[in-house]
Amino acid sequence: MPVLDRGLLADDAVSGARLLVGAMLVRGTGPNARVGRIVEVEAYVGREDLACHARFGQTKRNGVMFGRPGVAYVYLVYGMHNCLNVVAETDGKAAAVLIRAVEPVAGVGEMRRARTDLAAQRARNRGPAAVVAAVARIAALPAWRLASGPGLVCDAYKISRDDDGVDLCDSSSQLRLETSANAEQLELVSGARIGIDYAPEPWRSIPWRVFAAGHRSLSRGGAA
DNA sequence: GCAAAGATTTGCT
DNA sequence: GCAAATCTTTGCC
Repeated sequence: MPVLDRGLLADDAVSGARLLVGAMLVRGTGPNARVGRIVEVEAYVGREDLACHARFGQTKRNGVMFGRPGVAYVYLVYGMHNCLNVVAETDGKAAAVLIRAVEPVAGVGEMRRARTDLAAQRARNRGPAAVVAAVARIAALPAWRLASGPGLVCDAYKISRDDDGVDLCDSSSQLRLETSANAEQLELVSGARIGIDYAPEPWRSIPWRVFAAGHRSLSRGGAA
């Protein structure tokens, strides 16, 4: 499938968010390519949005968010998990769409391997038994739960700060967005964003989270 | 310079 | 259901 049209992300981030649900997140090419359908996202819109990383202006971390749309903004949260965003709106405006959940479509083995590697690495401090338990836990997961959370998407696709600034609308990028033939089959619903209790109203409750109604691959807490 | 908190996930009580 | 893990960025002295 062709890469997503950058122009679809250039206007406002909430519209961009609605267009991203149903689109495909792809890493690599050929038989080992990882492909998944995006089923849950959140829009973060500019300096005025007091839940957005841009609320303190441009910094070293969020720099790409101020640049051209269609570029990846990847940051580390809680010291351990990466989160992938798609930059939206035009140059100079700081907006992005957080990819919260993906339904794996192809490359499931690669995703599970990546999840297993990272889970084993994290459990290493707690001893060999913990590593075995962590590996077994990932092995028991159904494919549709392999990327059902913002940190898990990055784990499954091995996305890290190294991917910050990658152009997701370039067909030559290893990590990119592609269109989907039947995206319109999803029933879109919106709700308040998750994990932003630090933000004051109205930002805390504004329904800028967009997701596929009733989808089994939604993030934890993402069903409502 | 230092203290605090975070767009999360996991494991244990 | 709650707290730990873990480290970068931000905010204040």
